[in-house]
Amino acid sequence: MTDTAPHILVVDDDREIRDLLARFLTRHNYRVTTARDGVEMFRALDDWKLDLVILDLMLPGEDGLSLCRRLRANSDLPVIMLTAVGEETDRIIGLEMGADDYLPKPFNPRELLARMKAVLRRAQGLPRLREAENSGALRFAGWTLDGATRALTAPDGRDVELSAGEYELLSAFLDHPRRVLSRDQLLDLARGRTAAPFDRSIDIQVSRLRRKIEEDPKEPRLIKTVRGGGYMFTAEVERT
Amino acid sequence: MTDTAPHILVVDDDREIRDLLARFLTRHNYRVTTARDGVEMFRALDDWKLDLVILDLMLPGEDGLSLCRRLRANSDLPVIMLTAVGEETDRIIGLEMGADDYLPKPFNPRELLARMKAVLRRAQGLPRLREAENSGALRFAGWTLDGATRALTAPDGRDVELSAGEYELLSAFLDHPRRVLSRDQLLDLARGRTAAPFDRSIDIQVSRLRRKIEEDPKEPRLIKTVRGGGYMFTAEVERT
DNA sequence: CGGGGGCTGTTACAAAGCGTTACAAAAAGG
DNA sequence: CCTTTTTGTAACGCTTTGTAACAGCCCCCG
Repeated sequence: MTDTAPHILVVDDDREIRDLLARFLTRHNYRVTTARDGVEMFRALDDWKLDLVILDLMLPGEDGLSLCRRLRANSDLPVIMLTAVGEETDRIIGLEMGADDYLPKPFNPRELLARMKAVLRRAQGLPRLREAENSGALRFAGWTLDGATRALTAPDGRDVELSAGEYELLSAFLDHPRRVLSRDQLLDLARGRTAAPFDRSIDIQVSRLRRKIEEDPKEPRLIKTVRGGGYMFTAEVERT
Repeated sequence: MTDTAPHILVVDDDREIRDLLARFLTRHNYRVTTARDGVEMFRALDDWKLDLVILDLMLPGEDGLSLCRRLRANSDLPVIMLTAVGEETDRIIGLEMGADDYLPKPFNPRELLARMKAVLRRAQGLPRLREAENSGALRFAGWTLDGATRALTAPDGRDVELSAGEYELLSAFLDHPRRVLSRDQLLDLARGRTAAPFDRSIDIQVSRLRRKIEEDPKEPRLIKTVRGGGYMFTAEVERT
């Protein structure tokens, strides 16, 4: 699995963001290399066979837009731009910027994953559309979570309403079944933020999610509590 | 598709505008050449077989109006003039300027595309080539939005009336499908202005648009709300 | 075996975000 | 000008989400 995993290059001058993305993407089974500016970026391009570049708009020296253009000029490597919120953004978005996709900061990590998948799929010329939408469905223990419509269907066929947060949390679990996920990890995966001390928002979200998907919330079978560790999704997950 | 795409010449002394327009138009499948003044313009006219000239009014050396007249004198190449905001504009419009169309700066990019299409169609008499953006029609989820007539046709064939604002908003969504667009971005894309604090005009416009295009506005499937993020148009958009 | 002390589950409540209605202002079109 | 349409503001209520608080549970220790 690892040697077929797409190799992502993250170009950002903010060390914190580089690290965060590197950790996040590695967790999601991508290979990751980072660069802090255009020079390092082109060096990495020589050293590796890359699949996707995630490029910050604001960079020391040559800016991301210019780098994106140069990249585009001599390769068809897909590019996702990160744009800081603020003045320039609107205009750049209004007039296309030559990237395959863009994401305004601060972004939802799950959103980034979705865009990456879309861009990679497009770049590989693989069939999209219906197949892609279908492949967005996840099945577990008789339940079905449709990635396109965000609809959750119970084993008996009834639809269960999920709030956005509940959906993200459940998705995070389904992406990492049979693995203990700490509250920090879950918060990162589902919300893209880091936990403050005494932050128990995940506990509550878990509680609410259990109420909807567990037969007996008092004795959860799908989302187990790992005392001192976090939570673990125990069911088999199948992509259809 | 590239060798039948109309070839546009952008004449403006502002490098930023040249670049932005070049990227934007290229993105919309036009071929683009730029010039910064009359000299470069006539050189480009010799070098290429062009389809349309976008000409800034204010230029170093010979101004746009004069260039437009000379262009008109010895060719039937269509011209769209860009006029800076201000006092002169009205007079220039009042006087004949010889251009096929004009656009006051700052302009809405979509507006420019629309004018370009109109001018090109007029100049060619026939839609001899597939227009670069498309023939003006966008399809999504069974709906059709005709860019030329601004008519929106429902899947069942009935026409739905859209106000100008609703049309612009829908267009903005259709230009950026499957992307989370913040209220700021939408306001800029659809109205060309920036949001004031507590500005919720977009919410209302979205609500009104939903009432017209969503089967069940209570549970929107086309325009999704992204809490804390904005809105996202979720359907696949096809240019026909 | 009984009692802490730290974790966790849950409830109640408050804050924020969003949808919508009603109405006023503005624009468009006689 | 006056009417009609469109657009924006204000306001109300619902939903979602997070914080606080408390109750229960588990495990270790004496």
